[in-house]
Amino acid sequence: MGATDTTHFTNKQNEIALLTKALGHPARIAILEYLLSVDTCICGDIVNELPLAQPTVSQHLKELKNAGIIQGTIDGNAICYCINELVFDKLINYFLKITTKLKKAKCC
Amino acid sequence: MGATDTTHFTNKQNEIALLTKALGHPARIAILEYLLSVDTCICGDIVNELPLAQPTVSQHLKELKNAGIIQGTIDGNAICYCINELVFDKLINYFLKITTKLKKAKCC
DNA sequence: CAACATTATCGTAATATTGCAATATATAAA
DNA sequence: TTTATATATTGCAATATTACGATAATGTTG
Repeated sequence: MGATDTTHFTNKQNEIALLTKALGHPARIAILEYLLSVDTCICGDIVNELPLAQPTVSQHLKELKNAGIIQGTIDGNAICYCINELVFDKLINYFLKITTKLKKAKCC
Repeated sequence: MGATDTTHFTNKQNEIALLTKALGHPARIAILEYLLSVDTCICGDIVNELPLAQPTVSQHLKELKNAGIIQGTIDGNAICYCINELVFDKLINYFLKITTKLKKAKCC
C-alpha cells in the first residue's frame, strides 16, 4: 500500500525510526553539519551553502523540525535554527545499547 | 523529480544518510532488536515475530543488507543474519562528534 | 506606504517506498 | 525423486518523498 505501518511497533521503535528516517537524506545531514559549523545559528544562508533550491531546503528543514532534530525561533526577519542535542543523546544511547549487547553474544 | 541527489554531497554525508535511511523504518528497527534478542542468529522466524508478511520482511532484510547493517550467511536450509557492529560504531562516533561540537557552541 | 529580504506554502512531475499475493528458487528430509 | 521448508523475486497498487517554479506570508528598511 505504501504507508508505513506504525501501529504494530513499540513507541521506542517508532521514535528511533522517526529520527533516523529524518536523518536519512544527505541534504539533511549537510544541513546539520552546516548548522554545526556556524557558531551563531542565524542561518538563512543554508540555501547558499547547499546545491538545492530554497523551497527544497525549506522542506528539508521542516522535516528535521517535525522530527524534533532542530528547532527554529524567529529572529526578526530571519529564523534561527538550532540543533536539539537531546535527540542525539537518545540515538547515541540507543546505539550504545546495541553494541554492548553485540559484544556479549558474538555470532556466525 | 523524486530521486535523491547524492552527487553534490560528500561521501561521508552520503554514507551516514544511507545508514540512517536504512534504519528509518520501525519494522527494520524491530528486526534489529529481534536479531539482538536471540543468542544464535539463525533466524527465519523473524516473520513469526513481526506483524508483516514474509515477502515484506524479506524486503526489509534486503535493505538492511544493502546498507551493510546486517549480513546473511547461508546455513543449510535457513539463513543466518548477523548485525554488523562496525556500522554502529561509525554512527556512534559520528553522533558523538556532533554532540561534542554542540557543547562548545551553545546557541539561541 | 513601497520596495526589499527572508522563509513558507502550493502545485506538480518524477521517482521511491511500502506491503502483499503469487510464484520462483534452493536446500532438506522422507 | 517427491514433498516439505525457508527465503527470494516478481508484479502490482497505494502512498510517500524529492525537487523546484511560482507565489504567498511576514517582517525590515527607506
